[in-house]
Amino acid sequence: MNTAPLIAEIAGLVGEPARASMLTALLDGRALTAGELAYAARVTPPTASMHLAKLAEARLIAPLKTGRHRYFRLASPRVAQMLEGIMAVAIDERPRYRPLSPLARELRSARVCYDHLAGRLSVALADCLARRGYVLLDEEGAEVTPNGAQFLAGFGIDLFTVGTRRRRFCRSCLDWTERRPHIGGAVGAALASRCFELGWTERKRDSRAVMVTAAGRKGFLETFGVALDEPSAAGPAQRVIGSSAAR
Amino acid sequence: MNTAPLIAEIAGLVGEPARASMLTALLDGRALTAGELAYAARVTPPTASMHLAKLAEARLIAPLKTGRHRYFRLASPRVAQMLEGIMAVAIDERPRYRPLSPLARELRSARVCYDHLAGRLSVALADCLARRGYVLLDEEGAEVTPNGAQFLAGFGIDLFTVGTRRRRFCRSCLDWTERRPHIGGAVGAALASRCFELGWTERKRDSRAVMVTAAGRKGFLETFGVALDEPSAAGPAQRVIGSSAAR
DNA sequence: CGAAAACTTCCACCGCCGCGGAAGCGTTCG
DNA sequence: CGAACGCTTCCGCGGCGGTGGAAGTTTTCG
Repeated sequence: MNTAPLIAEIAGLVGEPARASMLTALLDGRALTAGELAYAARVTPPTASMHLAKLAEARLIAPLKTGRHRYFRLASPRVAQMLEGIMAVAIDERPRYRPLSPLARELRSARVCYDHLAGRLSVALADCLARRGYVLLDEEGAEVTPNGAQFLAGFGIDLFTVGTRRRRFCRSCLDWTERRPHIGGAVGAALASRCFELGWTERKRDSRAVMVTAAGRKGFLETFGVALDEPSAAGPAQRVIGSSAAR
Repeated sequence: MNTAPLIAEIAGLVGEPARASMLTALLDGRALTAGELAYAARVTPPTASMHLAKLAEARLIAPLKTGRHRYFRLASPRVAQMLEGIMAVAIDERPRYRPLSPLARELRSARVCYDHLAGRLSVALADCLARRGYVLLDEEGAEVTPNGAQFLAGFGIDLFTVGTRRRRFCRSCLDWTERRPHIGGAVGAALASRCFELGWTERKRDSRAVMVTAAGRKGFLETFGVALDEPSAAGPAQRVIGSSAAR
């Protein structure tokens, strides 16, 4: 009945730097060992163990014991969405980030957000789909149009197998670097999955960053009209996204 | 670049029982005075003042000074959505509430959630709209169909004035008592607003609870086919929602 | 103009919790 | 079978921060 203690309990768990670091590290959807999470949070194994026990107790993360390792992953997409929601508030009305570290550039360019793509790449894809009338998108929600369903089918995504009960739904997810909505939910997850399947994108080790392969650069341009500048030399492209577009 | 500290800062602010109580008290969208919030959080004015200063500093709440009172309201709908998201995680995989206090019954029956309706009433409305094909609804999102837009226009809601840029979007909001999605976002806000305008619902003083008037009981039945049992005697209705439907 | 009300600032108290070292337990190797 | 590894439990330390009392500031009312 009284909801405040429930909210305080969850938020209190997240509101601790070490635990927040662990949850953030798990935001890419992968399962990490207790040791890796301890390293990510910059604490010793005993401290990490205590934090992990608390997070697991509250069902924010799910343990997965394998041999002498203990893996942890986010308990559910809902937890990832909650973290997104907190992040959306955190970046609201806040001065823009001034420095751009090399690692931050990578993350800003393309990364994974639990199960879907985020960063410039994802926003560009969302823009393309919206421009062509394949999805309707704003900060409140997103919807795949009939034309969009056909287009996605051609790309290898069957919307009827994505959502078990309903079709056509995707979730609008506020990108915390671009501050603009992109496509999440089941459709976003399927889109990301298909990109990895096609070899267009590859996960970077121990990071949420995503690298676009040469095939991906070609594919994103031909299929979505999205041009990404290469790290070395940026060719003359129609719509260049990347570090050179930063202001 | 490193997002964990940002998340931890916001979550840490929310993760304090007194502050969580204040934010929860503001979840009905109204502005409350510092004294009222102190009472809601069960702390003395000095303590409340400190908490409010921190929440305002982080832009979670917005101060509104009027005479010798200082009013506070949630800074933005985004904050309300964040709290919803935390609540959705908090009630996830948790044993059902066993006791049902009289006040909890009222809240469960009908209440406001920032700017839209929540509780049994809202879920029943959402069910009606979904059953008639006026909206498509699941946990990821919601969409108003053309038929739905026409129906809502007849009810006095012009979707083109609701959303400034886009139309047809509403947000799916997980109800924390019913554990089912209902209609939020701009459409949900307009729906709630129209119910109050018609005199179908009335806010209870100093509570998020909403009372359905006699006119409302008639209107909800005729327009939406939703029958609400009266507090005193429940008549034979087609679809009874309320305490008697609890199991 | 003086008193009351609403809120804030200052201050000292203290309890909670994050922390790491040491030791214990289970697993996986050579 | 013993040693190394990964993780947990136990323990005492230390500090951050929530707390209310007292006093100060601003506004309203008689």
